[in-house]
Amino acid sequence: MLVDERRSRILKMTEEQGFIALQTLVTALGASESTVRRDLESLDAAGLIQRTRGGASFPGDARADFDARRSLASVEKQRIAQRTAQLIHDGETVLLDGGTTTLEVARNLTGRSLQVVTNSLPIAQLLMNQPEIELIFIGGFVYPKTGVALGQLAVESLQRVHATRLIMGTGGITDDGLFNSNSLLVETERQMIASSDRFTLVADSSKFGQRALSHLCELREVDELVTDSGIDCHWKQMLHAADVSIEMVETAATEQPLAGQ
Amino acid sequence: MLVDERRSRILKMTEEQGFIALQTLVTALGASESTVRRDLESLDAAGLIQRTRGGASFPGDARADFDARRSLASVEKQRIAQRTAQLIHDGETVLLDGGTTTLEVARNLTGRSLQVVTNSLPIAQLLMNQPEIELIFIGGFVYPKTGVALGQLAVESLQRVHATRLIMGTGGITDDGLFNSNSLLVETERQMIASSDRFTLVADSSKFGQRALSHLCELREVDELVTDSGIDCHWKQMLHAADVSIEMVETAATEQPLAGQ
DNA sequence: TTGGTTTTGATTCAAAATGACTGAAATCAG
DNA sequence: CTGATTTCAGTCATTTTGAATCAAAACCAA
Repeated sequence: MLVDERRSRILKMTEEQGFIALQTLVTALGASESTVRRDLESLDAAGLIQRTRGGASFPGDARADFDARRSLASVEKQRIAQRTAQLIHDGETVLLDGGTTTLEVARNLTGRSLQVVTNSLPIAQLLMNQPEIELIFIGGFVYPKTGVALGQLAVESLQRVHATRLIMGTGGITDDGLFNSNSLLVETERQMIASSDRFTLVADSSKFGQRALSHLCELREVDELVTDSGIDCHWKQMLHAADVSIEMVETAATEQPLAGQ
Repeated sequence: MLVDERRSRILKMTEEQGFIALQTLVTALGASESTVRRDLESLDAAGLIQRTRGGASFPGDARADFDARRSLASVEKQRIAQRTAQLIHDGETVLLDGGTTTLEVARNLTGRSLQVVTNSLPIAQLLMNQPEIELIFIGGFVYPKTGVALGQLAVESLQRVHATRLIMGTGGITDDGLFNSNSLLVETERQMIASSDRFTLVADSSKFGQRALSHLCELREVDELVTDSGIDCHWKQMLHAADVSIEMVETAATEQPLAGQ
């Protein structure tokens, strides 16, 4: 059997069943375990499936979203979130996109006096009972995996609001700009950028060089980036050229040797 | 069974039932006690559940009063909610207003194949990961105590949707019609009525004769009422005159003497 | 054919997950 | 209050899974 045929069959089976065990694939395809592993590795790198222990899942499946939810925010993410929260002034109107990093930012906004606009159910849930925060939710079709509202209704709602600052994460950053995995999401995020004065991007260093399905925007649309110090020199130059101001937090790697803290 | 699937199932069961015993999970999942403990530990660390002695329950502030309110949901409310859920056909587009009774209705819709439109964060949270339910959230200013979206943005969003059925609670019912305590809420609810084909009101018998701050609508705008048998004869006549069809569930009072159940 | 590359499958070792067991702590019954 | 029971955290051996390595097979071009 040819490589491409085998891989497309894996893809098809994963899409149909949402989740598939490695051993099942070995039997179904008649290939060795090593080969199937390599196929999964390749498909995962291409972003077409999501590898999990013991098999693979389809990115759109409900059972798969679990990984994303489970993943504890890394130390970098938390640091980035803290710094980002510090950049926000009391009284601002902040537009918060969905995502794990922005959720961390929201955690750091509790007790602050702000107006928050968001399309993320988890963030709304978190901030809904904060007495000092006036919360406006952007409605729309709720994407099951992440709990963010998308689509036409979301875009139209966003057209009616205006924020002084947008906090957004991203799937990947390359020379060509920002990327995200979902085209519906990208459409909504474009309107977010249009509805805000200042665009603050939050992205840990692992996002650089990553490319995802849909192109979101050019790099120069970003006003400000909060990232960790693991970022490569090449990207610093590129960001500088695109007129993006950089806020950098120490990575765990550079700080751990310093103290017991 | 694989790790993610197991944890995902734990999460689902906890979400649906509010609280779940460790032993129940051991039996349901066919895993060892140690494994389930580790799963609970991991999920707790991620903030997705809250461990308690003997099992796990929902995390978060909002969830907590959620559960508290749920436990307060009287037997009547639960019966009314069950019956209301039975009235809804698969494939319908249901508009669900906020409130404790409608939240109970939402609990009874899990696993159904429906399109649900709501402006209530607790309901959205509950239904967001139901694979068979397509969820549309109506955005707006989020009212802190109850987590419902209100105001101009909500009204405009509602103008853009259309539902075959509206499920709504109320603060009080008198000869003059329906009432609610919040005028922003009433404004939004009026648009809900306008955007739906059929108006199903859910209200236990204690609501009759109660009058609240803001007048919502006339009685004859209601198509269908689900209530308990504690309702007075006077009101039955009035509802009949207003052309409201009545679905009645047995109250605890009339049923308790029957059996040990 | 020959020499080189790519793909595949088997093997090996490390990491992770699991289940059974232990003693400690919390809870309950009397 | 005391003893019994339940629940829990930690340890350890076993099993499963995954990454790396290496040799064989298939493929390709000359």
